[in-house]
Amino acid sequence: MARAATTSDAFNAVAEPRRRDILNYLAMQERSVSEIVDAMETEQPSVSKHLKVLKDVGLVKARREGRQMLYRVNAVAIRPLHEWTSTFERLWKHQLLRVKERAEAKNELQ
Amino acid sequence: MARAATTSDAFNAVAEPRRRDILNYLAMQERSVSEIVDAMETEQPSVSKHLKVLKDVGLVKARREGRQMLYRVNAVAIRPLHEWTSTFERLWKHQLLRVKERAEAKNELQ
DNA sequence: TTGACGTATTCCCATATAGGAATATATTGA
DNA sequence: TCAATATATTCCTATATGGGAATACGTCAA
Repeated sequence: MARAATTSDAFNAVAEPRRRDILNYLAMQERSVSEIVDAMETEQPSVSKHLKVLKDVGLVKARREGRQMLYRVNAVAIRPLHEWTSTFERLWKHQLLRVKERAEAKNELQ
Repeated sequence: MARAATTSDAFNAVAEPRRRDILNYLAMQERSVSEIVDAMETEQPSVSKHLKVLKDVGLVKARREGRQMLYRVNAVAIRPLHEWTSTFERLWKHQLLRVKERAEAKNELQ
């Protein structure tokens, strides 16, 4: 078996750095493909392919306006990722607290 | 160019569902490889390979105890994912609010 | 030292990219 | 209808899987 398709879910889709770049850019506001191409350092076909992956997993929505296609983030699709990472929040806070405690204990010895 | 290596960063590492399963399981407590194998429905070599990927990107730490290797989550490595998703939180809250408003407006018409 | 247990690694293969190049499709204005 | 603009798709290739099977490695008990 090979690796899961990039379109299998949002986790796979955002694994690609350029797709995260696109989402970051669209977080500001809706943009046309050519605006995205100008903002990224990527060829237009490549951007269109990334947009297709993002659209397939529901991370972006698109609408046509004349000759242009305007893409926007569908933020609720990012929520599952946020919630999954949140289940570890307690753990890293605990971890960071212990680091801090060790640092303070070390200071008191001086 | 092919897809980025699963070991290139935490985003790529957690794209694989089985690796998220392993992290979820380890969130409870430190576990040996055979405990993980029993908990998952996966062959031992497969689990070991997933653990290697997780270890390479720093998502887990391991220590030997006799013949066993005990793995635990390194939660701080998940934090960057949490922070990236957080940048979209404002957007999906706004989105959900509008959904709610539309539903209420619809109710008032009845 | 040897055998057994627990884990890691290697080899194999089917599969899915991501980017580059070329081309197709859709829409508009003249 | 035709040319120009904006985007999408197809074809190609090098590369990196994930799982199965087999095997190697590390540690302990006798």
